Amino acid sequence: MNLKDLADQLNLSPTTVSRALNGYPEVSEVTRARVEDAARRYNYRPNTQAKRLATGRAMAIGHVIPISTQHEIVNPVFADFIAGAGEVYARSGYDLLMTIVPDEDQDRIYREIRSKRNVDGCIVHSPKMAEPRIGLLRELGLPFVVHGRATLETGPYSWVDMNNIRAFHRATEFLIDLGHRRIALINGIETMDFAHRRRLGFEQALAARGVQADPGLMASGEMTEAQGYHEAMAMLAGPQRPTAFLTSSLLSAMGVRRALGDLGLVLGRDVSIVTHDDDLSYLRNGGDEPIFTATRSSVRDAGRRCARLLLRQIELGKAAVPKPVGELLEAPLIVGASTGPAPGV
Amino acid sequence: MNLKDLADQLNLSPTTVSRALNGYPEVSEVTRARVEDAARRYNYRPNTQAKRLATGRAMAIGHVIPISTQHEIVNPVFADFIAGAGEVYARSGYDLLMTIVPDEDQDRIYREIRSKRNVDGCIVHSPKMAEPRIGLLRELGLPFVVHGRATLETGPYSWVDMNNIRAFHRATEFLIDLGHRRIALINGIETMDFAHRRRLGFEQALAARGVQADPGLMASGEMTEAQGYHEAMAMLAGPQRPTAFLTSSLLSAMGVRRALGDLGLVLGRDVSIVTHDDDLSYLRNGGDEPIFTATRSSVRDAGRRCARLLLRQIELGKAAVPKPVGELLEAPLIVGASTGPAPGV
DNA sequence: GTGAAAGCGCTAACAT
DNA sequence: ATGTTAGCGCTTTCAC
Repeated sequence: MNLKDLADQLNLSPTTVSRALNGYPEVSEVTRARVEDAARRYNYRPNTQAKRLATGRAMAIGHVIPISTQHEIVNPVFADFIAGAGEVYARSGYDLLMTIVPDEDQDRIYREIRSKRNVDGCIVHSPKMAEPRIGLLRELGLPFVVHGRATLETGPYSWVDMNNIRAFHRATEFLIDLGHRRIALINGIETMDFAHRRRLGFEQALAARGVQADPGLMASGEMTEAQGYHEAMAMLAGPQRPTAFLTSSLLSAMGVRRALGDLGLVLGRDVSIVTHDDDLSYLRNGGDEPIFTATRSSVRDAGRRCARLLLRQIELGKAAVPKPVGELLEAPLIVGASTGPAPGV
Repeated sequence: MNLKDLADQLNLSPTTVSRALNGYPEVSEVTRARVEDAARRYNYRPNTQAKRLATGRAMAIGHVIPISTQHEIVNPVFADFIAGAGEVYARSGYDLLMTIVPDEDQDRIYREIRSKRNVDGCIVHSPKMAEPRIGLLRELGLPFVVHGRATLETGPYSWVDMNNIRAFHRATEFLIDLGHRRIALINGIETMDFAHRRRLGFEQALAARGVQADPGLMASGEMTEAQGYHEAMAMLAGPQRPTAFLTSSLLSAMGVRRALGDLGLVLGRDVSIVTHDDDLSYLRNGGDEPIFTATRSSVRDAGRRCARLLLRQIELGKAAVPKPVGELLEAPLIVGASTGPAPGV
């Protein structure tokens, strides 16, 4: 059943039917009702491709997921983010087009996407502090929203980001309030913007409370269980061992916990762990076991917001050049059984 | 630059240019070379939408990801699977179209996808033992490949699956060989086909070696850290505690490990853990720390195979009705530091 | 308020 | 081997 068939059934022209279905004002309400009714009865769905060709709009958003060839890791955050974004797209009639590319091919892929014209805009994932994709997309004239920020980028661009500085500032303060002075930071790779900001928040909080930062207690790496384990083992080996760990990821935190086990240390008594991690959504949010401090479904929310922002930008784009907007989200601070006062306090 | 422009530049008809670019045999090699050269120079890219409309092929594959509304979990396996599939699509010029839907809306979504005609086929994720989507897709005439199987489905269909029965059979045998007799199974939800099969493998191995299966040592649930922890705590509470755990997921295994810590039991000495988990890809495959038995990048491989199978089916579909095919993949057995002989052996 | 006609950029059947 | 013509199914002027 296509537009013409439907029009024939109704003894109307395809034009009128199209107008009725797309909410144009010049159709009489009675015809509109008739058309809508018939469309429903015949289960009519407009052919997406035809619509796209005619309007010149792809009605699709691209998500280009970089896949590092060095460490075969698909960032688990993507799943939740995309779930949120997908929700919004679905409601607005957009498709989500996903492309998985090796890190080094990104440039080529974006250009290709652009010239094939099969997306109206895209989301930039995992920005680095210096992010070449922003300049590229600007040059290509493809609307985009960055999930995160790129500190070293000078031009304007739209983004949605978690307030990483504040989250780590608060988490650090929380530990300081419990009497901890030797606090270790197990961070992500610090060329990534989020990791850079997390470190800033950590350092600022220490400085604000007059606690001396110890470079030996700051590690930056790949946010795996193994990383957490190794860094914790190393840091806990010396005489000046940390009394608390602040980690960037749930996996790292689990690694730290394993290290504690191996060393016969008790979590929450000898050593505390606080983690800011969007991955917590993998654990059942049963509420029965708040082991970690974490930002729960915040990633999904970020996905929704990114999507909304981008769609608004695209819709507006037809009329005026939209001006870039940023949205800063706060991470909830959830405190659980993994923390306690510093030993001797 | 579109086809017509390019043709004008070359003093050829759009038809010839199209034929040259699409590898039709009737073009002379010299014209083809001229055309290809010009296309490259002008950076010509065919408009995807137009091509799709003209050919009636969407050049896209749909992935419908069910998102359970009850437990807010996005199965982390999807990320890796999709990375594999995406790789194949990219090479073949297909797009990957992702839709995230609440479990209960699936029916509607598939019908919509079908009538909007924006995918040529789709992948069915996470099949249950009784899987209604298979019948639906068959009825809709939309080509599909199932990642996994649906035991209770009687009709033919194409699938790619991990050999879950064998994986768990071998893992169980491995533990029996180490002298373990009281082996606990921490499984996924057993209406899911993979979980059902894993249990089968476990039970078959016990039976084959004359070990009595204990219903008290079999748990089925959501594969979270909390599940592993709770089930392990419960099972280890009694006097007849298990000496080994076989878990379906890395998270569950981590939960079990935490329980051991809380109870002062030593991993690999008092209790062994073996886990079959595709999630291990989240951990850096540094090789320095084989804590678990696992199927590593196997999920990504499954993604690739599913995609290839589906594309083949679609290409063939034009000519003949393709007959369903199944592919059974073996999971590697990786053994690490988390296992040891049964106490007293 | 409705319809006829042209066109979006490509492919494919039918010439030549 | 190349060109002509007619669509694919929709939107969008423009005319009534």
